[in-house]
Amino acid sequence: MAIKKTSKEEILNKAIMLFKTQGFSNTSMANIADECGLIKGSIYHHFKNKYEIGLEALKYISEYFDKNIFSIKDETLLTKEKLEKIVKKTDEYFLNSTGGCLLANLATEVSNQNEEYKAVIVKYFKTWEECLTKILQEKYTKKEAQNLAYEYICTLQGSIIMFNLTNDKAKLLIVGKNLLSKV
Amino acid sequence: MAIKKTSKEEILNKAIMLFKTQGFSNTSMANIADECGLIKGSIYHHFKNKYEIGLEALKYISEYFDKNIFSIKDETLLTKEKLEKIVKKTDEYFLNSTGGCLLANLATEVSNQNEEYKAVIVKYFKTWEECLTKILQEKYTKKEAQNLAYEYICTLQGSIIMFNLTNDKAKLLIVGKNLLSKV
Amino acid sequence: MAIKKTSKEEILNKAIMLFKTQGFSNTSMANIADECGLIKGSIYHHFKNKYEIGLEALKYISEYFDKNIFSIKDETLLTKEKLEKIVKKTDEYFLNSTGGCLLANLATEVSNQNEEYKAVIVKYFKTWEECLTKILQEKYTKKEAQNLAYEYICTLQGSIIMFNLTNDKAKLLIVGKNLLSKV
Amino acid sequence: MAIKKTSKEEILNKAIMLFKTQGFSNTSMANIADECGLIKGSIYHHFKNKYEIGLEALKYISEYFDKNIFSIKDETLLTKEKLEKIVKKTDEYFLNSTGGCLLANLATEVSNQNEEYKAVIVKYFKTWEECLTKILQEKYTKKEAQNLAYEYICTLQGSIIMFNLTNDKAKLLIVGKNLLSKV
DNA sequence: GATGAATGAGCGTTCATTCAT
DNA sequence: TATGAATGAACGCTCATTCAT
Repeated sequence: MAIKKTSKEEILNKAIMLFKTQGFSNTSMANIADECGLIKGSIYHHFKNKYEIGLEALKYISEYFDKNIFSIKDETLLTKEKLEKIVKKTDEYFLNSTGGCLLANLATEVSNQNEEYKAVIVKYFKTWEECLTKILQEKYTKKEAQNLAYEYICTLQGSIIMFNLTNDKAKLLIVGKNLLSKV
Repeated sequence: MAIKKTSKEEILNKAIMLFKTQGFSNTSMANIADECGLIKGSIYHHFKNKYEIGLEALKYISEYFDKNIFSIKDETLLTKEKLEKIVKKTDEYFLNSTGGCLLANLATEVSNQNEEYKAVIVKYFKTWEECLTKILQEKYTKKEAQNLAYEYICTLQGSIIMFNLTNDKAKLLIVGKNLLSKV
Repeated sequence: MAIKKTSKEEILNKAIMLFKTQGFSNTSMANIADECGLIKGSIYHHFKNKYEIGLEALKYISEYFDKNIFSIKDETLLTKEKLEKIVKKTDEYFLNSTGGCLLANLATEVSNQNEEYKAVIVKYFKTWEECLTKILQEKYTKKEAQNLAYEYICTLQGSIIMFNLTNDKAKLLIVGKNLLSKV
Repeated sequence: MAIKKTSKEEILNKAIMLFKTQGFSNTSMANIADECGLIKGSIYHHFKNKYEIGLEALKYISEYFDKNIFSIKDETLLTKEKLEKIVKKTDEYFLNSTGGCLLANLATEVSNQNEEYKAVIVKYFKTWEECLTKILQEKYTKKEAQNLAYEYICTLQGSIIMFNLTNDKAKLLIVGKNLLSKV
């Protein structure tokens, strides 16, 4: 069981890497199979089709953020500590992830044409915003907290695009520092 | 059978629209031709290949910003007036442009694999930053001006992604208002 | 009149050169037009279609041999002198003609599928054989003369193929020398 | 729908037949596939591209001659016996091979533009010449042997072109008989 | 005559997907 | 599960050809 699950997860991780660096449409089943040391037909033992790989990739990342980052909001820590922890983990994730944020990428590449993808992406950003809002509400009004949260996410997403072009890590880290300076 | 004249710019605009809403790789020559009322082979009368359409699309938008928006920095207006004019024109552009910012989209979709595309995109964002920096320097130190300019662009780009998902115009406009509140 | 005729002949000569160096199927109307400094549509003012260019090319060369080489058989010269003149002109033609003998090339490339082309080619070789036979009959029996003529043509054609591969002029010239040594 | 196993050699043989009778450029992947009862995309399971089919076709024939004909030079037979055996097998090959000699055909059709093809073709003819030279040296000086070998190959190649036009088997066989009469 | 824009068919190639082994 | 052979559709692109200007 454990082995099989790892196998599927391995394919998913390779696919995610390719989707982020080459784009979703620009990544073929053969590309994914190559990366996994398989032939393309074999991928279909793990996933129904390419569409499903894309969907599971989005969910996989979304769940990663839920479990490892957004959940921090419920830990028993000081406001600043929670925010620091979240910012640190978020920065780590995007600094080590060539090709940017898959959910943002697919938001522009395919979500216009696909409601199921779009739903996962919209929920991901909403959950993110709610997570930060909840913490910031400890120091700000709800409205203020929402605005700060939303602004942070937007700025970070824009910065990720720039990071992808320039590879300037310091500039990416500023976004989190700015948020932390507000609590 | 009926022969009708199609201008190069016409094709380019249709292509840009498709690239933004469907992604570059996901848009076929047949898609572009359909949109223009041509068959796909006819496109090659105007462009050498798909790659060139992509490149000219990026340059076309980049030049639009150069001529119509970034040039405002050199007009003889008050600091605030220049910034207002720029913000207004920028907001107008992105509010009426389904699918977001093509240069940001291609930055993630294909620029990893293509230096010529990447160069145009990098230059576009750099020129944008320099434009805003020049104006903000009238009220801030160079360093401060650069930071404000860069932050604005990042936040706007992130907001464009969100706008594309939610269609909430008000939230997009906030980014410009925030910038204006600083002069 | 004279100018127009030259124009058509010019296209034909460029086409022949391309057919010989690139093959007939591998040469496009655009290739021919490029070589003539025209756009491809313009070729159709001179020739009905590509097929006709091929046919006229074959006829053009065939007529060149008729007028300039095969006609020598009827001149009032000694046997050896006639043969020397023919060999000299034949060698000159093929030494200065990259890509070999168009009629032989098309014999293998397209004549299996095209009776009209094939007819011109068959007639060309037959006329050539008859020309040499007529001269050689002055010294040999008809049967012997025919054999010598046929063998010379075959050997020369094979040598042209080799010349095209090795560019060794001396080896090409041997074929004619051998023939001349027999009278 | 029905899946049937097609061997690589099967495809190669069909391709060779088409290349010889229609020319290389004039033979499409769809032609080859049709002949094999496949659709054109399926060919790519066996060959990387059309270029590779051409190359492997040339090598396949070249190796056939190496193994079955040129190797006879090393058998322990009388000079005349070896030559007879070679001539017999060579004649058999070309009598039953519509469309002539693929290596000679591609020598004129594409080798001007392709060094890799050209190398295989040049080597084929060189090996052939060396094979005959080795045997003829048993009765002639090296120089004489080379000349006889080269002349035989050229004459045979020219005769193959003529055979393709006239289908006169007797005339093709004369070339070998002439060679044999010299030992 | 030449041009430029168009066409429909076909090119070589790759796509996602299927399925017997 | 993995493989290898296949499929039909689509890809980007080029073909020979037409025709209004």
